[in-house]
Amino acid sequence: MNVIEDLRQRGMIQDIMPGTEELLAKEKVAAYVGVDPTADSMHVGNLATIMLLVFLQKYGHTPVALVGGATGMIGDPSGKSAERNLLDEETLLHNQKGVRAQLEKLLDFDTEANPARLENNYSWFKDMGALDFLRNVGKHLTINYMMAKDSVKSRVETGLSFTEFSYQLIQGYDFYHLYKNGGVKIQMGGSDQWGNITAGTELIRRMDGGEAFAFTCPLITKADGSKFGKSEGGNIWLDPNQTSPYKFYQFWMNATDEDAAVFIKRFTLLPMDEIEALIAEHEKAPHLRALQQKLAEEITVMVHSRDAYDQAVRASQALFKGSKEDLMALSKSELLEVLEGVPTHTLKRDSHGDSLDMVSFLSTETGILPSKSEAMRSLKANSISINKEKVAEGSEITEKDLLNGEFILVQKGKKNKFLVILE
RNA sequence: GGAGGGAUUCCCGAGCGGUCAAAGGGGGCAGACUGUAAAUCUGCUGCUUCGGCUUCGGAGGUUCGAAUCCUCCUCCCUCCA
Repeated sequence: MNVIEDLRQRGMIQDIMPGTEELLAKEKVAAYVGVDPTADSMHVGNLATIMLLVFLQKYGHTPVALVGGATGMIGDPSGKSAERNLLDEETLLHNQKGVRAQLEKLLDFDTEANPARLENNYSWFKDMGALDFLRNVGKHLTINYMMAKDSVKSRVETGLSFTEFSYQLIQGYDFYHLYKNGGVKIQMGGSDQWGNITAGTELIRRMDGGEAFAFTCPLITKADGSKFGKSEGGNIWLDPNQTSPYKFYQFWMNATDEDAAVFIKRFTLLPMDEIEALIAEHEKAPHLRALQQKLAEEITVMVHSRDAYDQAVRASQALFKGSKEDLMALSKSELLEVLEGVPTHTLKRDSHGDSLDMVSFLSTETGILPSKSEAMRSLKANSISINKEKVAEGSEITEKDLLNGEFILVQKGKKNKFLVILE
């Protein structure tokens, strides 16, 4: 089986240029995807195209990640309805460092045969003058050609700056540069990048008479139409400091059946027959959630580590399955270890005798909920649990509620957990 | 430059000068049912010392009383030049 065949089975091929599959079957080649350094960490959304690199490497080809230091300064109009803000050089540099560290976990940069490579287009754009660019690059594509791109067409009505308009040229030149100097023959990306990518192959043809190839993967959509990669708290980041491994693990555990079946194909390296078997197993006994569990395991281990995964599982066991007694039985260090990654709030020990009314405890004293009204509402809705036991309106927090003399586990609904530490 | 129309709570959108913290929808949160799923049903969705308090683009004004009337300002849209 070749990469394309594999990717196709996983639903990861959207558009593909004729000849791409043949090329990949015939020889080992280098292919790249661009990563926008808009933050100092990638999020699960970025993971979709990074997986293309991962698969590529698995099949013996050379994956190249292009961090868009230069393109990040321009802003891609694709899929954007409004002009983007430009980032300054310092921020971009900082972001690139973060992204690089994460890529190193997903791709093998040290293997002998086909080590992954990281490029930064800032290195070839920073010294290029405007005149050079216009004469040597801009000359090769017509306005008519560029205007025909969807990303441009959709913005003509509402307005599009020259800067964003020229984005496809910049990105196209990236491909040309990598083709010419890095032996890269294929560009990949999300399907929204198709227009930019073909600008690149076109440029290579016109500037050099060369032939380059490309393919894209479908953008990830969830069954209910909501945006992939977000949860209540915002983006799901790969950086454990921004999204704890526990939360990361939970994100995947919470995938719907339908989504999990898609995700496991796209985000794990599990062979397809194994995946098919899992899906079948899951259909027979959906309540066991074998699919979500495997999905969460594979991705958490890959992005974080086996340890972080084990940790997340322990925390989830305690939080979802455990009883009050189980919690009470844990020592302080066990408790802290198990609840690693659960949002923490502190409570001042002094000044309120030995009991505290529930409303103040939830709002003003710990900040778990933003206002007393909100706390009141949640209590009325019967959604608050203290140490796994539902509490009613008007109840109080007392010494007896403390686990190990200093902790309280608060839950709002089924999924929102908070650890309160008494100081 | 001229003539009109508009700006409302997270979003869309309704709103006789009092009974409007403001219809309705969306979204969000929660409860029930389940499987930490989907679908469905239900409730909640400004703050509060529960007396009230602060909200309807901004600043003033009229009035016992304004989101609703008047004046000026800002921004947006349409039409004419």
